[in-house]
Amino acid sequence: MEAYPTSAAYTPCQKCPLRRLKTFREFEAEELAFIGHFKRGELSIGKGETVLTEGVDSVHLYTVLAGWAFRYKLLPDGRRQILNYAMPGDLIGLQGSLTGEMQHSVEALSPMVLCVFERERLLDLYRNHPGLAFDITWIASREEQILDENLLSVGRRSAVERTAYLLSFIGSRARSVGLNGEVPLLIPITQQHIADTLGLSLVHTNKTIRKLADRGLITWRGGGCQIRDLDGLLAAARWEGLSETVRPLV
Amino acid sequence: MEAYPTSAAYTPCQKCPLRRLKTFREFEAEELAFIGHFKRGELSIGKGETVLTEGVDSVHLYTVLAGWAFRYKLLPDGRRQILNYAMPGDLIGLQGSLTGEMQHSVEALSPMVLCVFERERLLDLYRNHPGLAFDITWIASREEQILDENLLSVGRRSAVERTAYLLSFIGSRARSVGLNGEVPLLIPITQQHIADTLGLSLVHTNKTIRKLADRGLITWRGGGCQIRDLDGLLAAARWEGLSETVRPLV
DNA sequence: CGCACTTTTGAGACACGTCAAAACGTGTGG
DNA sequence: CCACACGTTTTGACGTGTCTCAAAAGTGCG
Repeated sequence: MEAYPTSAAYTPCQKCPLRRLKTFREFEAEELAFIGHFKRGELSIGKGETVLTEGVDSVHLYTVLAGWAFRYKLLPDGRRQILNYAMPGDLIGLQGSLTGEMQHSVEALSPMVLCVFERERLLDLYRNHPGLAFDITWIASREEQILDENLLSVGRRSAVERTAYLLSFIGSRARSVGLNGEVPLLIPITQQHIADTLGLSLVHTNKTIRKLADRGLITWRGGGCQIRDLDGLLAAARWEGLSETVRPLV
Repeated sequence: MEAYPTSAAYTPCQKCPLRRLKTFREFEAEELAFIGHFKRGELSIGKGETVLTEGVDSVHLYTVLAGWAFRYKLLPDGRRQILNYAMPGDLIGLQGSLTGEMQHSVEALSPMVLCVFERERLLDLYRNHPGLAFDITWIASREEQILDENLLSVGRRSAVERTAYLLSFIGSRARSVGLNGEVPLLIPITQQHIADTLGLSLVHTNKTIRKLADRGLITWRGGGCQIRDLDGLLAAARWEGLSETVRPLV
């Protein structure tokens, strides 16, 4: 089991290890101070636990400090659609903070540590730090772009293309936040998660994954997936890959 | 042909007919003045014309004053995925204003009139009007919610459910912005648009639409679709319908 | 009045779904 | 340290929803 920070070891924003990554833009001291003030604490949760629940009016929003999660929606009869994944540096629960009650749920894929923010203070942020407010909008807009691409995938790509797209997408994102501890990185998801992300059945997902594995693009092993040939996956997905943009970390 | 405002008849924000709708929140005089200042002009374009193009770095963003449009992405081989529709009161091109170049294209479904804003001034808005800045984020977040639901549809609903969902969704939105000129409202799309929104083939879309029409839920006539039984559609979609929230109009 | 775009229909193919059961892994408790 | 139990992955057989191809019938516009 990988060692995750615990809530005992509180991480001050100024010393947040994520900020050292080159994907994240430099923040001014004043901005950092404000965010430090905005942060109410840390929350550790276990694999499989629920972070946010659809229909509930959440008072908090979170930034992932460590671990993986996924956002999803359910149909009344239980069919599940996974909308996106969250990993270190990602903001969770913004929708609820704006609109009121959550329109989706979030569940941990691994043990996680979350920075906790209070919805109430979001207004302060908008009033006193236009730059950060702009960042929040930027983040919402990025999520939208991701969803656009997902929709394109599920709507118009074949099963092989979809799967290649999803795995290369997640792999690229993970790489950008330095999740290279084990090389190659192990993505902690089951084939059922992939099926529910791509709108496929579990059985067909399994057969599709096998094709990719036979081509040497990935390896599936207990507890998740490893990417062996990112360029091969990108080609199989007909996708040009993630653009390298510097982004904000709130 | 319906009468659309022309660019000759410039609409001052204070007298914008859309603001009279109860869906939109009341704006303060000062906010209205700022938006009036933010607005650079109006643009009229014809049916089938392109508003924004993927890959291009647009200097403007727009609010729809009249007419319909759709957002879409293309795969290299031409497969198209429609992501969402835009109608009066909707903001277009925010993504490009934040991230840089557009990640999707927008095309008019009917003649349109657009309010034109300059990207540059968006920063002023964030600096001087936190309330409006919050509104912009709110709008981005709403778009995200719509995409979530679309993804759920395309990924997990059957062809009949998907189609019922899409039509009831568009119909509800249109109703909320008072598009009742012709009762019942004519939604100006082709079956190809529906197919490309739902990830279905044209032929199968046609057969699915026929089923809904045979059940008396909708009527298809030259130039678009009319909704005859919204509740019936909602039930067929297994969808609880659009929540009635007051929203901002920028 | 004719061209171009839509909608409709039919037939046949296949990608993907469902059902069912076996094989595999892994953490737990005895 | 073994053995059971549960979650996950794999396999096979078979059904079907949706796709593709192709062509006809409408519809609207210049």
